[in-house]
Amino acid sequence: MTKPYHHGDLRAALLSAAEEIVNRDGIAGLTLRGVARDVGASHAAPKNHFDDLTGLVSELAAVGFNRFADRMQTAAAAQASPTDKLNAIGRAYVEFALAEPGLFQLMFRGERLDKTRPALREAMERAFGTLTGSVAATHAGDPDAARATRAHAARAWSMVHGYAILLLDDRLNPLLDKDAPRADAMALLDDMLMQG
Amino acid sequence: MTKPYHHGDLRAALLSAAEEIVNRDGIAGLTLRGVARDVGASHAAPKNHFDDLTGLVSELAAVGFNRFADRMQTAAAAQASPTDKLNAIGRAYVEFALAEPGLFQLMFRGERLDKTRPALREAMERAFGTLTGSVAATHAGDPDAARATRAHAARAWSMVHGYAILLLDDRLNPLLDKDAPRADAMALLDDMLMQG
DNA sequence: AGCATTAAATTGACAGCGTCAACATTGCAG
DNA sequence: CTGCAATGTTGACGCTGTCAATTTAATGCT
Repeated sequence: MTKPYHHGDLRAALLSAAEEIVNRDGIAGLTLRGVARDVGASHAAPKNHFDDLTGLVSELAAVGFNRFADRMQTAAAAQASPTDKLNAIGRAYVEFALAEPGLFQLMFRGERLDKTRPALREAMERAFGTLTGSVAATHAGDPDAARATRAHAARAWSMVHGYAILLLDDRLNPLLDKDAPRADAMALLDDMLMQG
Repeated sequence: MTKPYHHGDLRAALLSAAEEIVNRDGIAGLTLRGVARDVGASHAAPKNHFDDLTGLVSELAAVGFNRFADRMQTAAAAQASPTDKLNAIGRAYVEFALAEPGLFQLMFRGERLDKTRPALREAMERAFGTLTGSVAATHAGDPDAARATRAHAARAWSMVHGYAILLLDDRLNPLLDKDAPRADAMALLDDMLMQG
């Protein structure tokens, strides 16, 4: 793969640098100029590949959602029953958030996301479709399946998402082992999935 | 109520203006200079009352969490059984988020919050204590109450919080009535609470 | 091959932002 | 009445996103 331009595949380099920054310094530390600096380009270089900051953030979110969907699908594939698949997806959801906290928060920071971008829209549909599809599979042949599935999907999704968000923001510490909150978090998640 | 200084009760005016801005323009639209402008003060005036942007945001979040706790407690007081109280708290949680979206999101935007500020810490404890206390009340006399309560609290909290967040970010639209998503949202929440 | 066109990247500028230091004004305590 | 502390203002600094103008490289056409 030769360099298609005199600097290299700048677009990929920018996305990669942005991901590193956001997972290291958080969303507040992610700036167009900083990303450009990290790859050795001029401050306005990103403009050619992403129009503006919203563009960069949205494309990075698309990368994140695709990886997110991959993780959930892989986790589900390792299980046999629909219920086990769904629980595995829930665990993968939280594990992804803990593994890539900056990226995860960026993916759900609506204000800087342009959801009409095809790459982002498709990646989101893939990720959320994986989750809602798995919920629907647990209701096969259920009477009043439509209504029950809708509520079940909203419940499962809201639960794992809220848990991930609250966890990343250190809001659940009162409920967790003071000495090893992060390690305890997955044990608590298992208890939660067991109950409901 | 005379003006205690030559401009008035600037601290309260700034907080009030900040709340209006954040609910109108979202978090991105909330700036120190903009708030100062809205109350007719110089751009550095907020420095005297809140040290910096983190200070202003944290104090505003404290106001929000106190109001949040009030709403949940009022809702719970109108119900008789522990289970009804808990469900009422869940509804109040989501209703608050929908009624004051900017403020709600600001309250959970960890990066600009100084949780060591006494006002914020106390307000958060009050709000979350209301919720977890209500969960504990539904487990009175339960065998293995401690473990069950912990998981139940995390589950209830995560669910309503995730639902509120996903709702505010228009992420649940695929599950909601296309013509009136916000109106349908509370109906779906009731279905969710019924199931769980 | 040589030339024109397009894509990619740079430079310089602008306004808005948070923050700090220096200064001015007001209220209050002694 | 006088000095001090609290409260506000002004001006500056570096950072940011964004835009316009310009330069450089790659590609396509004849």
